[in-house]
Amino acid sequence: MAKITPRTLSGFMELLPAQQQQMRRFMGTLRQTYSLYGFTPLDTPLMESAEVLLAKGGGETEKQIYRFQKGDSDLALRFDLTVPLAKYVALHAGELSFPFRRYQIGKVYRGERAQRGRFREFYQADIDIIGDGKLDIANEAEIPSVIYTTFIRLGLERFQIRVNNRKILNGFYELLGLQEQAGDIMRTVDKLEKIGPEKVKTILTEDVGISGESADEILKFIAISGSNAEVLAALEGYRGKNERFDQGLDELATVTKYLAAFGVPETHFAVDLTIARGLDYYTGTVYETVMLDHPEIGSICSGGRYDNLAEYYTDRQLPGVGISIGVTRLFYVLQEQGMLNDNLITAPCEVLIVPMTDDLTVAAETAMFLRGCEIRTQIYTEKKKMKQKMAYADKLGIPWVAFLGEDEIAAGKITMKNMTSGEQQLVSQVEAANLVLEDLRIRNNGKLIK
RNA sequence: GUGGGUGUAGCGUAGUUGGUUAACGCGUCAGAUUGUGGCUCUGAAGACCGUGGGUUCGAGUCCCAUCACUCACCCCA
Repeated sequence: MAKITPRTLSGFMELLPAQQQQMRRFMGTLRQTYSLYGFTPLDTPLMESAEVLLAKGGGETEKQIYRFQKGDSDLALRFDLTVPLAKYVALHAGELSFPFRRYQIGKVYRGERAQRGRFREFYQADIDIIGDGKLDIANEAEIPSVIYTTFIRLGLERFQIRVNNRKILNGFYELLGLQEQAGDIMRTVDKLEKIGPEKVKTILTEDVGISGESADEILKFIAISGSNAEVLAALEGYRGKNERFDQGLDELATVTKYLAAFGVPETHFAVDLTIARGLDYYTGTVYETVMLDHPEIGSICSGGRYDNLAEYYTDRQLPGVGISIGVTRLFYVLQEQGMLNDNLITAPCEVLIVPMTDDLTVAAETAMFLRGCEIRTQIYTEKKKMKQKMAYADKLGIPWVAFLGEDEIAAGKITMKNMTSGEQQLVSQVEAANLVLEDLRIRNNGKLIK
């Protein structure tokens, strides 16, 4: 019979068991850190009515969203976790307590061409804080702290959180009389690091169509750099000319002011006037995080402040601030760069019980005893040769093998073999459990990332 | 969506100006070692060379088409 070639669609990541273990640990760290900051877990459907997901209409979302019919239903797969959150909050606003702090880790779908580090199906790990009517600026200052703590806990060290404020940008472009072209300008300026100032100027003057003078003003503005204090001081020079700009500057100063108290060292934080992430809905502070050694893969975490999250669903004013970590992208890059710690336990269990008798009663009882001690255990039930059973434990990286042959059963004991050292000893069930637990304490102490 | 590149065992690769049995490494399986894995050695299996057509005495190699993958742009996690 002709077989269908098994294949996985481009842009969809599939992991082998050992990698999946690392991914699970990865996400566990995210959950723990997010909840440490008082965010509550949320899950929403992968699929929603197309009308709901496309409420905003137009733009890239419409082009890239997976949309299909089932019967009379017009359905779509979620494109991000923010729009479903908006729907959720609008729908349940009456039952939620504000400020509403939620985290969500889930898959999202984008029908675009896949590329290195760019997927069609990928996990995002979002946090958002939604206010009812108003939301204090302090929330925007706490976000970099969450990002910092999360990455540090993952084991990453060489990263930088970059922050900007859309009001500063919009105010500045208003000053130049370029509010109409603000979107195009920001998108171009965002490429500064990648293509350099000359090309930026070329695009601004030739494609966007602004004057050389204005372009020079813009280049001069975005060239402002240095320590946070220096950048803020330079920005003060523009104060008093545009109300929106001044407001943005105040906000940026406030966010920067709280950094130290929130434990974010200045080495990992930079005010950067070129970033403008997520042009669609951000209205104030914007964040972007890059890995310093791998700038080519772009942002691995970005977000910002939006003034009205759910305007397409409700009249209620729901401002918020949030970020999204591109989990799949981050994991992919770490794996590709060999930065994941391979020494961590990725085995499916701690003990493989190898019975050497036909009757499995003692093996089953022993497995249940170990499981009762919170030791992950499986029994090798297949009637294979001894070496194949051992090879199984070896390949999966299972650290302990428990032999149960006639001699052991007669003595009421187990032969425990440590697969790392090769040593083995005849012990009781309780002693066996203690051996494994003690070993586990030592081995499990590593970091996720090298 | 626009423009490049690449398709050879499960994976990674080699394959000369077209020339006769398509090579190598890793992995897999078996044996050396029938209550003991890794290391070593010996051996084996595994490829309609992406697919279809064309040029030629002869195509993995050249041409066309097609599909798949991939990179860049757009946009973005």
